[in-house]
Amino acid sequence: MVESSRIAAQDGLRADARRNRERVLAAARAVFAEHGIDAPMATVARRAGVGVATLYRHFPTRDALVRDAFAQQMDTCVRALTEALAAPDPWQGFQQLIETVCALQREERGFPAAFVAAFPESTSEHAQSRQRAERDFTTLVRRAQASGALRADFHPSDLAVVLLAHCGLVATLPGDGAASRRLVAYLLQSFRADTANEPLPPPTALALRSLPIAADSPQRQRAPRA
Amino acid sequence: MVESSRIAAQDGLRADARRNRERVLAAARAVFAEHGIDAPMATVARRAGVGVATLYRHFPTRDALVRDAFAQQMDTCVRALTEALAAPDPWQGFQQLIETVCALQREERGFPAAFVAAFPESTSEHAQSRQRAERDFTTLVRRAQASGALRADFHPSDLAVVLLAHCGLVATLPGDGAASRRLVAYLLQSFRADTANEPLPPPTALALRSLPIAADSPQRQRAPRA
DNA sequence: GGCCAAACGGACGATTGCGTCCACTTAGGA
DNA sequence: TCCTAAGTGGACGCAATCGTCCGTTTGGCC
Repeated sequence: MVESSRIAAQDGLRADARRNRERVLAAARAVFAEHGIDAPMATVARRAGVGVATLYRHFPTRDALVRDAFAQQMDTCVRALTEALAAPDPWQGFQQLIETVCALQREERGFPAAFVAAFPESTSEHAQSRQRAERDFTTLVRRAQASGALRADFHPSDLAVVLLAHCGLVATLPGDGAASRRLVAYLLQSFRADTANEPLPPPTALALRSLPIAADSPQRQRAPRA
Repeated sequence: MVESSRIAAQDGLRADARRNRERVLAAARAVFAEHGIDAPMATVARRAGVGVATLYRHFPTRDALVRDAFAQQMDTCVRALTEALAAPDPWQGFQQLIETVCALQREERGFPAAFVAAFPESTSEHAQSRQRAERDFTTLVRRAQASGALRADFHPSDLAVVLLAHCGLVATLPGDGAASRRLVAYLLQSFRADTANEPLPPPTALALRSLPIAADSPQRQRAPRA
């Protein structure tokens, strides 16, 4: 679903338009990572070195920009699911899947918010691919449960629980990979049927009090329409 | 730290001022629950039936309003910690503490965001009480570990991991108690040294796709200053 | 009851972000 | 090289929110 430059070459856009489009996408990723996905469109445009009008011509709404900016990451998620299904050991696949998606959320700042925001996107195309993803994931869960590795009462919707919780964590503590890894480890451990205590990744160095970024900066709740 | 009406009676405020103050606090809780803590101040004022100026006179900044609006909830958290320390079984205390705080976050919409936002508040007074809370919690953890119920590699900073993750979850899925309960159950289970599989609370009825509220409405990342 | 400081409320100027309009530029085929 | 349609950029009008200023009201002491 990502337009590689090869595909883009066939999209009928003029060379400069294509160039600008890519610039805007790159700028959007950078700005969204830094200021959250509600950063002013003008900031993205400035960062890309183009005018606002150019930005709006390519991406009529903020959501369109966000979606396209993180299309690659979304694709990686989809691919991870496919690979998980293909894995010989379903539990391995399950574990890999969750770790991959969480790593993505952790590393690509701004992606978590985009991920959550994109959820209810009920575009015909997106709805379809999501439905397929849900079906595939359910299959994976069944297999992993049948193999005895995944606890029987794990419910496919628990994936949302994991991802949204993890999203929230990395949104609040951006850059704290340790915390994210710990959460994932704790959860994966809970999901195993035979819950032997496996060693955890090291805890974050941050104490409870030192959340330097969370407060004055990016994310907090947001009021849409008063 | 909460001004009960008794204490308020001695605060030298005129009767109408005191009344308005309480009205504003109540309105703030309601509005913040409904629209997030970034809801326009004017909305809070209107809901309270007072003018903006009155609101600003009592609470010069939005943060002051948020802090005071959720002071009661914060207190409950502190009390929960005290009770946890007093519990005969340290594991019980630990479990209770986490469940209480998460229940609070789950039930009082808007509180989670306030909770996170309040974290780095380095007010002299608040810093002190937080330090004390951290010390107490560490004590609780040590005791629970000594009793053999809490896994040895649990680190006090994991509390932040739990609370922030849970925050994120309930912020995205407000009103979904099931998801919140599941997360808490999964995590608590991971924290036990002897990880027997205990039954989980029922999963949420929501499938991955149906996040009716998350998208167009309240919370997503937010850009502060471009 | 009367007085006055405390409290009130809404209008207002400032700031910020959005998205469009239009005059100018340029890519690339003829 | 020239021509034209596609592309560009920034100025502009609109809307929302902020926080203050100031004329009016009212609680509560004398």
